[in-house]
Amino acid sequence: MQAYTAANSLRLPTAAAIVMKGATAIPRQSNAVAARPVGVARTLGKGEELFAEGDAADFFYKVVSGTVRTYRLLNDGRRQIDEFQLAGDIFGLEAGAKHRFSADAVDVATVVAFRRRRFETLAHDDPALVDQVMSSMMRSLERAHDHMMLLGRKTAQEKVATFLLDMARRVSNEDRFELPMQRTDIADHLGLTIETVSRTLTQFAREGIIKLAAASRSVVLCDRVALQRLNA
Amino acid sequence: MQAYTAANSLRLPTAAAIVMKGATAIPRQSNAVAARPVGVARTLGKGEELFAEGDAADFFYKVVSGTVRTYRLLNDGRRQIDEFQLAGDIFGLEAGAKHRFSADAVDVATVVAFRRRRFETLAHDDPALVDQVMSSMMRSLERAHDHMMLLGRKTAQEKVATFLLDMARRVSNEDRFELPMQRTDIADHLGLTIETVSRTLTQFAREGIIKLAAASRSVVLCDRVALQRLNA
DNA sequence: CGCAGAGTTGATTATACTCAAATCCAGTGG
DNA sequence: CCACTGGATTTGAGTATAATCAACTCTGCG
Repeated sequence: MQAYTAANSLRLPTAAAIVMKGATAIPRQSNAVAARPVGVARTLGKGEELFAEGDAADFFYKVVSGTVRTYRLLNDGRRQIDEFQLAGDIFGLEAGAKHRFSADAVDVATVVAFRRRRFETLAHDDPALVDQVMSSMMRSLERAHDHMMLLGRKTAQEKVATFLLDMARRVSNEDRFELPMQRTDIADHLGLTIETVSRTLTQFAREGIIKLAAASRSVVLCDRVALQRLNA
Repeated sequence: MQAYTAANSLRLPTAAAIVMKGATAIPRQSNAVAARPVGVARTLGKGEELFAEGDAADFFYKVVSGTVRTYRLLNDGRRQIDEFQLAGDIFGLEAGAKHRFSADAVDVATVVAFRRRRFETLAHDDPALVDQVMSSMMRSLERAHDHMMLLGRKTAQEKVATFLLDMARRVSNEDRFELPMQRTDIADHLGLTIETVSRTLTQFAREGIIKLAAASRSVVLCDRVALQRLNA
């Protein structure tokens, strides 16, 4: 709802077009948004909600910095985190009028809101762009399919291995990186409990596959081959 | 590959536009395809493959009759069925040049193949249509998110209950219906084993929540409230 | 009738969960 | 600088859910 008022103050004539172009041509670390200040950036505090399931979906978002989690809840509080949205990622586009999931900040994060427009209009303004929007959509679908495979058929070890490789690729593409989220979030993303995530990580560390720093948020991948093998 | 040669013989100038319109306006049981014979219908035998992961994605498909399963495999054979495609469902649209999953017929099924076109062209021909394509895409994404919740956080009972309600709605919207697929398929869709699926169904039957016919493929939902409660 | 594939049922086990406690760490304030 | 606090994480012990292994039954069909 705060998200809402903030978003309502935006005026963005071709915002969607710009963000989409940036997103498709240069998937991450795109500076299209920074180069053309088309929307008001909003900074979220740790855990602050951007929108909730059921809110009107008049806006969609692009992460500028930090990490946002998109998730669903069951009525008894069980949570499934669909995706972690990192810098450059676009999320919150909906088929209907309402958001189908909630979104909040894993830690301090900055996002830009874009007014949702009819794609019809978009298509008229820039037909080539529509291809890009579709591609973005379909990549998201692909990731969803990957994740269904993980959730439905992989073991705890395989889930964690896949997760580590994926995060390494997304946050830095190096062997050493910082996990932006805590164990609870990882657990709710992988369909595990926090204890199982912790145990699996410690086990990997004992086996020399990874190194965990004292703070436990920084990870070094020592044996990508072993992880890849578990990645199945 | 057989799918491939068959598909190559098609000539469909505005096929995509037509199927898409039908799909969005009348999601299922649409007769848009029947009304305008734009593509060659292909009938698949039980278990026959339409395309496999990695095949060129020059075509996408719409189910005319029967059921098609779309799935992925891990290298050791574990399978995750993403979706069961029923009459009227569209599947096989990809972001890239290749199919990201395999598709084969659960039982005898008929599909129509449509040549993939650049959405740019589509947008030029019929801008309003683009909205519909996007909507179709996003609904698919929504279902994927629902299913991630199911796979990651629901118990076996909840999974089966959700599945039964969903299938009832999709195949007939009545309390009595036939499951088009066998236990193995249900298991691979819900992230369970065949034994657990069987046991859960028997348990529901013992509790009077459902009735199973001798053939075990026909189901009667006796207590939707109980199922809905498990649906969480 | 016999066969094969599908489905069910039973016994046992393993993986991951639950409950519980200990430890670690960052931040705070004396 | 150091003790204290609360949240996050790890570790441990025991358990439960669903998996595994195996046998048996049912159904449809030649």
